[in-house]
Amino acid sequence: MNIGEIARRAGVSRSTVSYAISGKRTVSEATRRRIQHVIDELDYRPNANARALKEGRTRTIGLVIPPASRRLTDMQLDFVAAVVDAAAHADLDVLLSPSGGDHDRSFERVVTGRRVDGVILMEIRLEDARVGRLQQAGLPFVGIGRTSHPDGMWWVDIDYTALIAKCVNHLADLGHRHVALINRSAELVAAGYGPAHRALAGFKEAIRRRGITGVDYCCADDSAAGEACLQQILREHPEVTAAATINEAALPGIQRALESAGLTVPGDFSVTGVAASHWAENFRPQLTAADVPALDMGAHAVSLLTECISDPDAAPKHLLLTPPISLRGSTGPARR
Amino acid sequence: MNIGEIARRAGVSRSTVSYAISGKRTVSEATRRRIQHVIDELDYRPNANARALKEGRTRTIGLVIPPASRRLTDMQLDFVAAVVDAAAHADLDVLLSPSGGDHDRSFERVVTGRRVDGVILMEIRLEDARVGRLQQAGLPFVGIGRTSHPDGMWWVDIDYTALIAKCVNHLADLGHRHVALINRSAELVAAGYGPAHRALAGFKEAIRRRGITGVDYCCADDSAAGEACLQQILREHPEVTAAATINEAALPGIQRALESAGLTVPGDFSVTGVAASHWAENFRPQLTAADVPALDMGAHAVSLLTECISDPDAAPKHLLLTPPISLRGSTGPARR
DNA sequence: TTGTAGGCGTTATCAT
DNA sequence: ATGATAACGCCTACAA
Repeated sequence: MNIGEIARRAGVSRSTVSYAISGKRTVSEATRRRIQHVIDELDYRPNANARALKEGRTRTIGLVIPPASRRLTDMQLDFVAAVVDAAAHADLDVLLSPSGGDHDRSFERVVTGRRVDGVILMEIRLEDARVGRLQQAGLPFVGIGRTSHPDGMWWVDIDYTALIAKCVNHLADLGHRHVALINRSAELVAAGYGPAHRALAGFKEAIRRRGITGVDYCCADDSAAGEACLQQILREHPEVTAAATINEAALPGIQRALESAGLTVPGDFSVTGVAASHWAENFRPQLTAADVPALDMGAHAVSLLTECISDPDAAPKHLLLTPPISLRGSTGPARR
Repeated sequence: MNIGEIARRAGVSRSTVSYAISGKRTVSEATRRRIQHVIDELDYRPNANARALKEGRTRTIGLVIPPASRRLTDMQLDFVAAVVDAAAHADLDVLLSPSGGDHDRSFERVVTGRRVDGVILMEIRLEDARVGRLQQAGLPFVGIGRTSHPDGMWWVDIDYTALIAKCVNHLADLGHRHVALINRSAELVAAGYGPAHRALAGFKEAIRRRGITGVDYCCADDSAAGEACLQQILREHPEVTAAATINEAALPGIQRALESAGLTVPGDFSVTGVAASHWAENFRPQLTAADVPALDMGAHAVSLLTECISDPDAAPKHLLLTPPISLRGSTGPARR
């Protein structure tokens, strides 16, 4: 079922059908209706590939996600959902590419196959070969996250440094003198994962500023690790009275460890951090935390990408978000 | 950068370049090397769209997911991840379409735009217009889930009827005489969501068989609803000593309600059901449950789809899984 | 062993 | 207001 068949049945030329569909030139009402009738009857839709070939653009964006083998965190999933929804809203299709390492067939296909007009890249490392690859290929892209030298690229990101510093300040204001940072996994830190490094930097700086002591721990992205991690903190640093975390998947485990240690929140121990609101609200009491506006960020990423596609030579734009910390019930004055 | 440019620079014809790449006819070692050299130098890759247009197939599959506005459950996310990974493994790209209702632009684009060779459809209702739409379009597709008349389609599904019956039997064997089913949301039931209806059917049938009493409740897909739901059960049916659920997102709330009611698991109250192992293992004590093999199912769906694409006229194949119930710690003898 | 040419389905530039 | 025709980039029968 192609445009020629429609043209034949409607007794017109292919170009007339094309124009009748696109409306890019006037078609007499009579023939327009005749054509539309045939189209409806045969349920014809233009072949998107042929159109893309001719027009030089695909109306499709690529979304590079971490491979599923590593279970995605809720926040990552929120990003994916947000991007997909925002793209659908803009009548863009989304081609998914699960790609972890530096070299990956799926990623290469997306980058070099001219199947997408642009790419949204998630889980960017401080040094990320994929960024270079995309730049070299001249493919417009927007990062959800940024490298250590982010000036030359488009991105949206969360200011983990500032947010964790805010958390520490909040705890210090409440009289806590010994606080812990529960970071993401050691593997991610070793891989140069930006949020982990930036959160740590913000933590250390705030600790120094406030003249309090801090310990930081890596923790895998699951509740069992969270439980073990908090137990370890309580064991190795019994003086610690509060923790800040960017590891939302560890929260249920943190909660369990506190319960089984007989510590109440926030009476005996305060917890705060950066998390999707969904996780924060599932903590008991609900978590005082900076709510990551994942939906907004995904939408922003799509909108930046369309902008960057339509004008690839424009100066890169950035969006560094510092969402407010929602005061809920998990932080309180330090126990004496 | 197209094949003609490569040909020009290598001093050969375009067809020779094409054959050098595909290997579908012999090319002298000398020219092959010369061509490869130019390709490497310019980092040329064939335009996937042009290739798809010529070959009549896209090496891409569509994955129709629920819209993100409704937050995806963990199980759904596992399916998505599994499908994407399995597809990447088979060198297939995945085009995502978030589509809820019967009519949706994104879905229509996927179905009629000839951008995909086949489709994997998630969250199928007992009566699902999208199934008819795909059949009418003649596009190969595989359901993760099935309609009420599933013979004419390819699908993989979980036998919720059998699994919930098994759960009830297990509880009855332990001496429970009054059990509850915590189902998915009333909206999903009203929409004819298969698992909810089939689980309810299995529940009622098993109740009848064992001569015990059962109550069933709908519950939204979040922990707050789970908490409220279990509280309601305890209030309205204090005789109930056990619950089975297919609503994994409700589990944390169920746990909280039991704790605040002062009930221990499994001493005072048993809990079982169907859940992703990840949720089951996060329950305390860990949940005796049928673990949904989402990864396997996703992989199976992709493999069925490739089969169905390569032979669209083959008789539809099905896969109805009844994963074993993993005995963990959340079920025990009924309290007296 | 290599080159020529036609066509996949569309859109856009001419021309009528 | 409409038609013929030439691309878009690739693959592949046919010819040499």
